[in-house]
Amino acid sequence: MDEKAETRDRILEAAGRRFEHYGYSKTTMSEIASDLKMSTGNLYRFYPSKLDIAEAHARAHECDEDEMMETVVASGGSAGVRLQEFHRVILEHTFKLIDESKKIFELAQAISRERPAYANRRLAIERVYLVRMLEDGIAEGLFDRHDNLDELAEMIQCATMKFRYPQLYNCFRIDVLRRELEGTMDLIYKGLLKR
Amino acid sequence: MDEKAETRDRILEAAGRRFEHYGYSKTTMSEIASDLKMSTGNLYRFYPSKLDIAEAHARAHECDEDEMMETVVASGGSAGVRLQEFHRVILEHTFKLIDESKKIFELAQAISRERPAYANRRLAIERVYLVRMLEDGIAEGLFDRHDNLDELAEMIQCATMKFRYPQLYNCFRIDVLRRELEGTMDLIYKGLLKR
DNA sequence: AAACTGAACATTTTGTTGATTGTTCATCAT
DNA sequence: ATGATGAACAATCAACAAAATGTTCAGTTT
Repeated sequence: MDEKAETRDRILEAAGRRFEHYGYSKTTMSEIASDLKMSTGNLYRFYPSKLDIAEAHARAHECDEDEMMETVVASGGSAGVRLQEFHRVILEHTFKLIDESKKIFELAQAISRERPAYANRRLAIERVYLVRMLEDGIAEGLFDRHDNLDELAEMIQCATMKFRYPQLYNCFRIDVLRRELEGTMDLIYKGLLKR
Repeated sequence: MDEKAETRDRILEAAGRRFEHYGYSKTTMSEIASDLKMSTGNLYRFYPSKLDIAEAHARAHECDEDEMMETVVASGGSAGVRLQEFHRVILEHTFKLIDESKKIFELAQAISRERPAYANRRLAIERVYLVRMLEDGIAEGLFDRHDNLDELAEMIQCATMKFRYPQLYNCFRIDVLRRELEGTMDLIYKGLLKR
């Protein structure tokens, strides 16, 4: 049964190459199949749909983002500084993605449109990092105590939505977004402080 | 020259009826014209384009919203309470608009897409109210001083974007939004407090 | 001269057709 | 029996033509 897992990987690789080169909509199942010298029908023995391949592709790249977030969270310094840095890094990352590769952006759009549950799961994972920083901040006596940290993290996500999906507001000027994020994070930061 | 202003009003009325009944895209210039027993060409002596009629229509309804905001801002109570109420009222208002009339929603979408300057002006007006409440809060010794209140108001708007354009996140569940807004406003409120 | 018209023009939308593509399944090969 | 195929099917897309619509303007009316 390891055979099967290997084929799944090969499909993922071939599809990934196509996705990144030509975008989601411009890569066809038959192209992926012929790259691997197999039939289109056979693909469906490994993935239930094209969208599932895309989701698997995104999952495969999650670790990069996770690592990025982990780096900031685990870095030294006060929880307050890390919290700001965390959001700054995410903004720069997503903006860079959009800017340098319309193809990956299209992929991301397709997934979050057709698979909202996936996007929600990603937010939930991000919240784990947020909660860790909040805990640290409370431990160091910087932030106020709070009985539900995941909920608090959720509210921080609400307040920073604008910077998470810059596309939605068709504001593609990173310098404007940077300034706005800084101001918004200042506000949130003060709201978290112990008094 | 009062003749002209009167015709402009009649056009606005006729267009308004159509917009609200059939939506922006489904009302044609020739329909508006024939409602008023005039030619299409004549409309252009009063408004440079269809979109300008729509904008004028929106402007005519601005006073309702302004009044709504004014009511909250001028109501008694602490600036903090009014600030929360202010956002709650806006959320309920926009959500109601979307919910009860797809037609008006389409109009709003068309304007903010084709006339981003108009949407920005609206935000600027809203900020005037925000600044007033911030000033009040500072005066009563509740909020911390701040050297640029308009900028601060801008940041509050950034943090509450999600509740201003609920459509963008295709979250149409008002109860979820209510809860999220409450939490977000709590956070912002604490961030404004004097320490 | 000023107000207005409606045909003309250019752009957008709509409808239609054929090709493409995601998906399934009867069939074949191992 | 299991793995794989590729023709068949349905849904979607692309391209083109036709219709509708926003806008302009020469010409008519007042």
